[in-house]
Amino acid sequence: MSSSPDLPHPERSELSLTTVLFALSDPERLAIARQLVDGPLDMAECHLSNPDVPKSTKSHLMKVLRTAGVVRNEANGRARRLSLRREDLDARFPGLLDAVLSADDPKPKA
Amino acid sequence: MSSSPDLPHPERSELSLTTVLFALSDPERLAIARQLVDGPLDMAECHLSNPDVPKSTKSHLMKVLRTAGVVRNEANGRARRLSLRREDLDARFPGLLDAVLSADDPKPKA
DNA sequence: TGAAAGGTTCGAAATAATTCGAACAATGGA
DNA sequence: TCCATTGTTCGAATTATTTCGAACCTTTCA
Repeated sequence: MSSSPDLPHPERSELSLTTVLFALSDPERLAIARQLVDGPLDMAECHLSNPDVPKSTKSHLMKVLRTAGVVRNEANGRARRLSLRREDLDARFPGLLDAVLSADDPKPKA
Repeated sequence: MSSSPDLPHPERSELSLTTVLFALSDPERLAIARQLVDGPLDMAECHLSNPDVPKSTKSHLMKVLRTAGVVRNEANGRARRLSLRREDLDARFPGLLDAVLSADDPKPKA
């Protein structure tokens, strides 16, 4: 049987502030993080502002979030379950996630 | 006479979350912001981790912080006075600056 | 006035990040 | 078993960011 590949995730102690800030500094990635505040979603349920973006691009956005430690990406059948690493982020950078997620951003970067 | 150029600064209402996050996502720029928490400094008093970086590079780092609205850059004699735009940032993105500045970051991005 | 101090801007080169098609892999059903 | 679903990864092209020297601008002070 074997199973879907386990992707690498940084440990809590390895999280880097600047790397997390960078991951969240893209409007599309920030929007993804926001979609996960109410609980995990399968990748297909996470929407981008442009629905026509190829899956490889979407996968790359997820990778930036995952390697920064913002999001966890686990196999879930043939899908992928995305979840916010809220506990790790709160422990490592208290108040940061709340501030970022609760901020309103009428004029995004790009 | 005339006077030193007044550089453009975004208004409070124009501040963009992702742009601010991007500005702070670089270790050198984050370090500069941290040097300003206790009050304004002249540019020459803001130190980079590498003291040999050319002034044009340093000026560019400041520009990214300024155009993001993180820092104010005003003429001060022949020098430039840098200050954190704490009030604007706090008003626009409550808790964000505190979270970023108080976080410890043992493993910087680059 | 002349020149040094302290910075900004411009342009070009080097680096880094993003985008996306194609190839590949595992899962779940028919 | 076969094949559609749901992704990841690789490589190449595009685009964005960074770096830095050179030119330039004010201010200060001798």
